[in-house]
Amino acid sequence: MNDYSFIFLKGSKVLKKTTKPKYKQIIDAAVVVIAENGYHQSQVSRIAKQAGVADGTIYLYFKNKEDILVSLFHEKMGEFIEKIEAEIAGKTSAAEKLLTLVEKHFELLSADHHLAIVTQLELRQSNKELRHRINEVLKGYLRTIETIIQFGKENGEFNPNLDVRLARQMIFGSIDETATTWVMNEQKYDLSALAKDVHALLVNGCGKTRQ
Amino acid sequence: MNDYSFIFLKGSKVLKKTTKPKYKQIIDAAVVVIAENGYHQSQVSRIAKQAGVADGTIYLYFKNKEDILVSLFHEKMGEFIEKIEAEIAGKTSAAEKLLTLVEKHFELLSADHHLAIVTQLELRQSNKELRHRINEVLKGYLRTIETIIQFGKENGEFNPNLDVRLARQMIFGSIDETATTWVMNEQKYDLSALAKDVHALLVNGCGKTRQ
Amino acid sequence: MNDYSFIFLKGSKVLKKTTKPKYKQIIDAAVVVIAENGYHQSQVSRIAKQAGVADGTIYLYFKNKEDILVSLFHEKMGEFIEKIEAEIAGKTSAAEKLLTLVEKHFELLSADHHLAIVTQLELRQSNKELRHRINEVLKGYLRTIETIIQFGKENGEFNPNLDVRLARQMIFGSIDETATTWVMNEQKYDLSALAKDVHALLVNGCGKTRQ
Amino acid sequence: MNDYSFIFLKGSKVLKKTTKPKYKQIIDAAVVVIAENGYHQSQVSRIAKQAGVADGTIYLYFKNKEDILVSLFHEKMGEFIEKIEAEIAGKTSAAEKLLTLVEKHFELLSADHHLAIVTQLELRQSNKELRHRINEVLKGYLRTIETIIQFGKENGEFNPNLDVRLARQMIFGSIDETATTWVMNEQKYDLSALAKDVHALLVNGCGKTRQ
DNA sequence: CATGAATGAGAGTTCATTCAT
DNA sequence: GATGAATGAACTCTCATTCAT
Repeated sequence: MNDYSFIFLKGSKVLKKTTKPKYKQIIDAAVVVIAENGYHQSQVSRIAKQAGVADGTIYLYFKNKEDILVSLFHEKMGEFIEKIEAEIAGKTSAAEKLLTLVEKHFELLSADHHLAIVTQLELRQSNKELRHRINEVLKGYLRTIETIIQFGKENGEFNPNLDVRLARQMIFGSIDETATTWVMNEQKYDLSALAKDVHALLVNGCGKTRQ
Repeated sequence: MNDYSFIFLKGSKVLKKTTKPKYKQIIDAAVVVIAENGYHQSQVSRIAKQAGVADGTIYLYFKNKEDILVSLFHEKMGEFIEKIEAEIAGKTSAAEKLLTLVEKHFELLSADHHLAIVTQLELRQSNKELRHRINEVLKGYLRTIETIIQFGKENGEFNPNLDVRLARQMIFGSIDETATTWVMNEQKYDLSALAKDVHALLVNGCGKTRQ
Repeated sequence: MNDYSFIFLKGSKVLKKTTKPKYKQIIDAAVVVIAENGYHQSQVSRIAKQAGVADGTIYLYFKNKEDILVSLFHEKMGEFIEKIEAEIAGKTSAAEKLLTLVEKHFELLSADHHLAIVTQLELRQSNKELRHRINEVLKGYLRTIETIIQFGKENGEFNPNLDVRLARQMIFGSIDETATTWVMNEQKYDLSALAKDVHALLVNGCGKTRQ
Repeated sequence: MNDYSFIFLKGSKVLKKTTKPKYKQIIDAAVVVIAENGYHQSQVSRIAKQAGVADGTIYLYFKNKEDILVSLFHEKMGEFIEKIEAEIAGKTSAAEKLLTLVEKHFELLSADHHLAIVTQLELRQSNKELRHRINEVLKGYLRTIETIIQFGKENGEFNPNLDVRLARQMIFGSIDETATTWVMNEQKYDLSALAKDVHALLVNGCGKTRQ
């Protein structure tokens, strides 16, 4: 699990080689510790231990404990959005873009069970101020969704009278609720398999009303 | 606001008269304190003070602090479901039932700003175990939603192939996300006014796919 | 040493009787702990233990650790000044008043070795802000000295051109330096025995210059 | 202010030239940092930064943090005593010697505001053991004062029955208290101007008792 | 039933010092 | 000699819960 540090002998010299910079090392450790022990049982010293550094070292890279969490979300959400946007760019219809988004969203969560627990459950235990900071990060993702909706409205795929904000809340709310339910059920079933059906509901919802 | 305790003079005697049993008194106090100070600033002593009782008295009515929160949710959610089900019963179509549910849901949150903050934001800061217990309470509501969906499938209003669970997640997720966004925006706009549009998205989503 | 709490059996009941209020109990414990371990080795938990209370109890009576120290000084210095002023009041000449002050000052320090260490050495290790607060308390004593000087100037005992402030600094500085030297020498000699000679130096210093 | 390090260009090379040995550089930095930030805010890293060296470098010149302080006092007090003794040597009477000492003492403190703060206030916050070591350094100065008193006793200027130790405590205590009061009043008035009057009080105090 | 003083376990953060480079 | 990233021990204060009255 601690894939970030090796001790090996070369001739008569002991080398300690760290493949990841400590910053990432600590964030990855935080994901594991928070996922396994819960937000409130994740003492700084525990994260430090998991990261294989001293307690004090944490404070060379993060202002305080809360800063670890915001950074964690920033870092991971950043990758998240990046990957999703890259995939979406290649799709031509709003429906396809949305399908890609849902599929990728579920796929990325499925790929990292620890991260799934942290983002769907543990990070929401933070206080109001921290949650506002996390929401700032989230905004990038919400804008991506709104861009798809707008695109769909303009090319005639979606109802032209759609309230973009409400539609975005439906889309994100549905995806998020589905993911949270999956995590609370201990990820027992295949989340990715639900993508198509969830997508159908969403596209249907955004589509033109039948007369 | 503190409608549960009166101090008044009668002759030369000071009487303290409590109209509600202490149990409800404490729960109402908890809603106010948590809404105004946030989950983590809501010490038992603060709730006791707001309720006008001694710290120790809390423990005559609740097992521990967590029990106040679960009871709070139980109590309030109970009323919530009761009121909504009463209204729904009178409606004949699934679409109408769903509209009533969304309208009532938004209306009840709008009517009690403190409760809205507590259920949408503060209670989610609780730990995993507490959240599981809160989810137990929530299940009654989720079942109500599923009953409507099933009804719609059976009477031909909704797509007969609808995955009830996924549809429920879309419906609850959309309503919840809309409510949370409204609370995080400090309840600045009229939530109830959104009910119709949200309902349209949901019904559309559950409806028969256009060929 | 812990003369403040008794446990005794009466019939079949265990009574815990506290003769001093906890506030004083804690202050007295602080004097002992600080004197014996030094200011920086006097953790709150150590003071609590010495006082026979729980750590948390300290915070029912004091805002924080610093508050213990200021309160300690306030309390003890208050008694100090009170006792000295009571004795001085009965004296008719400035020289007598000053002798009483020096004698009493040395006597009170000699009577409480722990307090002597705390006031002469340990309390001076506090930071600038705390020292300013302590100085506020000290001002009462300094004013008492200035009142004696003024009295002596007016009744012709002292040089009428005396700068009251400088004379006060000489008097307090001499007394304080003598006491500090005595404490730093581990109180090995009789401080009170020096009172007469110190007094002679001071009165001589304040007296009319010989032509 | 940072007169100890120059950065200048010579040809195309950047040279860092240090005119003082690092030892003095660090001590001077410590005086500035302690005076400006207070004893407890003067972390080793801060002193290193002010001195323009790495944290680790400090430990090439000083055993530990405490050693910086003792060395600081040693160094500065050494100069102090040297200068004062040089001036005193030229004076013929005890009174004149004492006047020179007081004048010079006040003058030297006035000339270096940072040093004044450090010696009168900040260094006293050190713990008992450090203060004992500082006192060792101070002894040289106290002996100088005692020598003057002895001289005065022997040549008939002072009371032949004078207790040298007590007289020294009065003299040092008065000077020190006057200086400390001046520093605590933020050096707002002219300390040197007080030398004559303080001296008069001291000489008067040591002088022969009037009939 | 009701009180509220007392409890005491628990954790984030700082900073003097080290040592591999 | 010089560096500065890393270390890890140490300590104040909070607050849910108890229990004698």
